[in-house]
Amino acid sequence: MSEGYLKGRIRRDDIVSAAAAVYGEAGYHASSLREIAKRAGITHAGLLYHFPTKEALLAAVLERRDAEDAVREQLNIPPGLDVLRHFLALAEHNVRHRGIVDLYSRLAAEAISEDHPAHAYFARHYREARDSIAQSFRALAETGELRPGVDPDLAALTFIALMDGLQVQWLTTPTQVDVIGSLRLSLETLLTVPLFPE
Amino acid sequence: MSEGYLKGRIRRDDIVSAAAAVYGEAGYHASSLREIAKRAGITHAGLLYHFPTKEALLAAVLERRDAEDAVREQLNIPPGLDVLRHFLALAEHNVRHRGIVDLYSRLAAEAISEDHPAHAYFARHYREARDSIAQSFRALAETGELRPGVDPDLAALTFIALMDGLQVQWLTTPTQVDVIGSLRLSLETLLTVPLFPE
DNA sequence: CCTACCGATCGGTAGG
DNA sequence: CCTACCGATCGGTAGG
Repeated sequence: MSEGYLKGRIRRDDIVSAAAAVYGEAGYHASSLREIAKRAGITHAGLLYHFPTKEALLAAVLERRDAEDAVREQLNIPPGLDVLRHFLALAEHNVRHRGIVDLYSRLAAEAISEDHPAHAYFARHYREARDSIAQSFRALAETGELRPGVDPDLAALTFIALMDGLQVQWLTTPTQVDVIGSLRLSLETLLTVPLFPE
Repeated sequence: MSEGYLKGRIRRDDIVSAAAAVYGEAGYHASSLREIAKRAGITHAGLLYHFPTKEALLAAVLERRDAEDAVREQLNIPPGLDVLRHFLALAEHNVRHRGIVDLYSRLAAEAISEDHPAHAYFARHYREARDSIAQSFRALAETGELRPGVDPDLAALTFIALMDGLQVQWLTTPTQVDVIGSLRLSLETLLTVPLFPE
């Protein structure tokens, strides 16, 4: 691998980081290649040398997010309480890294449109998140740790939707929203056992 | 009141309706005055005769939404189960009127920014919604209809955030999201009494 | 309310 | 990677 290739990869990483930051602040559509390029220290035409279109850059941002998530899920936690605790820890991490939440919340709302370049990404993301959580609720149902009569799929949808809704409200009025408290309340009312036994 | 004034009010209403529709499809920033004007049957310069800036038009859209909400809340339901049932009915209404949900979800995400013209509107909207629901949960706590140990304020935050999160996920993948089922599940796990006794 | 226009900004391309 | 440019589109204004 030549130095040129390495430099190119580093530069591409810088651009993707700058893009993620700008998307988080302004959303995808309102972001300009010129602003992203400026933060990466090049011209917007230079940026287009690395990423041929605005959409290709968005794809790269989402791909990196997926790669990071994959690393985190490499842990391969077995379905059950630990998965729920893991998502709670993720929420705690997010509250300390506003940029990630910003990017995600804005893109998710833009991607409602079927013709948005990130629409398929979010449709898949939601389905995978619901499936993952539902699997854990099903495991908990078998051991009697899920409240009787609660549908695991509906519980999974509820948990994911709650996380998303809390994020937007927290970003808008940070001091008035207790993200972790709400998630713990929701999980504890769905379960028959405490999340964190003393 | 002269015919000219009446015609002006009707025209303004048409423009606000067109704006609400376009905001719902594209968000506020991505919407153009030319597209809104075209749907209202005038030129974009003609639109600016009625609303001096793009922001003034957004303000008019939000004001009309508030006015409609005020009419609905004129009912003045006393805090308690009926308020929760009322919000559930509102959610059922929304699922049948996608445009309203679209407008709300997109604007809410854009308005995360403190400098967005609708930021203050949403900050107030969230606070009022939380206060209204919290009041009902407090009333239910006094009569033992709220699950013991559940904080009414946290329950209110949870319910509002869940509604918002469900809407975005439903708009993105409509066939896979049971909005009403999730809300009923959430309320029923928070309460000690059934929402709809048989 | 319209025609006609302005300056600014956008994504993308040519050519090096 | 840059300079220089293109056509398109934007919100807003002048003048009627």
